[in-house]
Amino acid sequence: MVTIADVAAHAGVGAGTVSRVLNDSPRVSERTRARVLAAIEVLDYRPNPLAQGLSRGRCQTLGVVVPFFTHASAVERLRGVVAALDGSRYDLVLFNVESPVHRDEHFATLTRRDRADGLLVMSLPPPARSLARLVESRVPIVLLDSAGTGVPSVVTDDVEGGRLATRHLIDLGHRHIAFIGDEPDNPLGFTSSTARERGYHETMAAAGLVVGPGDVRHGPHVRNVARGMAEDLLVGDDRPTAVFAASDTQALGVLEAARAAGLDVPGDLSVVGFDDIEVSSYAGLTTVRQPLFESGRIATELLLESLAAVDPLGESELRLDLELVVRQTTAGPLEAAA
Amino acid sequence: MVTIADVAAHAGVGAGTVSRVLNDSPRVSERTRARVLAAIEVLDYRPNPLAQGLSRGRCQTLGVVVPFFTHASAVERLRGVVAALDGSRYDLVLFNVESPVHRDEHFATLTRRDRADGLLVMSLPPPARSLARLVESRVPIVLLDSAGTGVPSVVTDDVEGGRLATRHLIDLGHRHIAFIGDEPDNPLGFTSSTARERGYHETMAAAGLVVGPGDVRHGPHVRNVARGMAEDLLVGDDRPTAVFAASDTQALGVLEAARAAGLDVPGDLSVVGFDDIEVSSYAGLTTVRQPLFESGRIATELLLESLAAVDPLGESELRLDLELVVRQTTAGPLEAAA
DNA sequence: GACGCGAATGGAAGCGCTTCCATTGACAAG
DNA sequence: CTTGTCAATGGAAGCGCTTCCATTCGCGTC
Repeated sequence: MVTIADVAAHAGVGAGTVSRVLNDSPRVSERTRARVLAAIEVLDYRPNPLAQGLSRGRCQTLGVVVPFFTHASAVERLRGVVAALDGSRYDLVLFNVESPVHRDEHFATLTRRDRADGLLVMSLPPPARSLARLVESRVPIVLLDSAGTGVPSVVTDDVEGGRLATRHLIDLGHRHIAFIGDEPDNPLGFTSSTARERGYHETMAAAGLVVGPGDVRHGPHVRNVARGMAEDLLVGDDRPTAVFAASDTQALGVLEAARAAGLDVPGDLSVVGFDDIEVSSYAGLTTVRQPLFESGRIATELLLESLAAVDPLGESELRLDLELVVRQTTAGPLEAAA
Repeated sequence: MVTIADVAAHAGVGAGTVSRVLNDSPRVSERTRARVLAAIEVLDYRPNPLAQGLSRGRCQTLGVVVPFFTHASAVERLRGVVAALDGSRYDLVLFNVESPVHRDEHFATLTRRDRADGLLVMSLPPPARSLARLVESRVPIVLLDSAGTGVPSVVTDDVEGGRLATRHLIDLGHRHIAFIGDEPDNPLGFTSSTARERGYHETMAAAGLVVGPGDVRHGPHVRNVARGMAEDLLVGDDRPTAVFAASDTQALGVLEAARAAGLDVPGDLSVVGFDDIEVSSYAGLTTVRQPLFESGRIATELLLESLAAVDPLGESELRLDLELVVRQTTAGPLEAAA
């Protein structure tokens, strides 16, 4: 293994000078720089990142804490992260979270610059204590799709999204609109589904519409579960004429249930999702689009900025726009009169 | 920042002893061990991974080289990787590859244990020279979904998969069967599409069926592109009655094209995909299933094994089974006689 | 011609850990 | 009582880099 000493010897200079060349220090003469670069070339030398990290107290690594692939949207966001990181000198380390234990473990170790120089936390509200420790440790951090005190975050207005979806259905003439989403008190504390549900309730109330006791269903964020809930929802004569699902994944489950029940979409049932993940356009799903890829890119750029600054960025909130994308799963309810 | 020296001082022992406790060395008395553990607890000490890595010459990190999310299947495989890594002490670093330059850069730096202790290369045949250097450098490496000399690999028989799909269509009575897949000479050298195509050609020939000049289309691995190619393919009276797409992503594009052309699936057109990605069950797509998640898990376990061994594992090939999953996009062609 | 200044550079210290080697002390054997 | 052995332990060296400090050297200035 070629070390900096080998390069120094080969170039006839000191190790310090090689280091200066490596780090683009101006305090090296052109002649010397050229000689060192030549030696590096000849020996095919590459600095040991661990040694650099230990010495500098940084490790050229960005940690991404993500409830991995549980939501299809996370993948799309990750693509944005990767895109933003491309060309930077940072490696990307993935910290998968599937349980609170997982999460707390990671947050506990990640308070140190030797593990990651910066942290991107995706869709996961850090517990207050963890967050406080992270802020105190001065590791730059950006929250994506969740909010927290003292740190920058990139979010969308989920409540407003819920309103958009619900209003769309009401405008089409629906009166009996159901909601399918995540458990409000899920172990990892995801809040977006609940916020979207709030928008739904608000809008229903504002329109003077009743949300019956069976009209709201909660379950784990999985297509099959949503399908089961929808099948249950769609039996009987007083079944809803429209369903707002808190995510496209769940909306697809609703579509499956409708298909299984022999209901025509959008003839017998309208369905609105949320996110606009990749398959939604294939499924022709009407949905509330949030810029997933963009959000990953923007959050990462924010993090890189924070990394370059002397102090970590303070609290701020960047709110990305939502947009209703009308496709083929929504239409007016069949007129009983007709 | 708490260091090993702080712990040693607090416990009234030497740094070496603390290190021995950390690394579960048997050469520490129970009493001392207890005292050290107590000090660690009190001070909330966590070893600096960079320092450990530098000292040990390993970095507790696994590199995954992956053409990132270009194929939906890569995500599914990654899930398997993450699952296998969960509970191990290894971090996962993602090396995204989107161009040959990318790829060669990564392979060049990854020949060293200080960057990653082991390497999982996904769906990407390493250039012979890169691979030779990697083998020589003795960094444990496992190829997933590609093969190479001197290293273990986890693969499926893509040719056989192509045969399975094609035979299924022939058995249903189809005579005019088209193929849609990737460019044979794509920049990153992906071979699976081409292998699947070979199985298609073989089976067609064996059945005495003709593959017309316009019956095979190639294009980038993107749904919209596949859709465009399929739209082109499906005009005219002599259009095929069935299409075998080299991946589910492309098969979905074919389904879209059929829908746009007003063709009933499977009435007017049968479609078979490959992979069985998550959405395929939603789409009711008949496909050749390969165990994506499993493949990621198995390859990772193999890599962990290689890491634990004294020498990296030599050449071997683990072939995973394929399975035809018949759903709703295939049926016999409409009888002209009927 | 002596002096001062700044640019260029060599080299040592230090980052936090592991590991090897030397030391200590307890205990068994003679 | 002496010697040898072995377990337990302290501490220094070393991993490969960065950075600070001291040194050297060239050159302009008075």
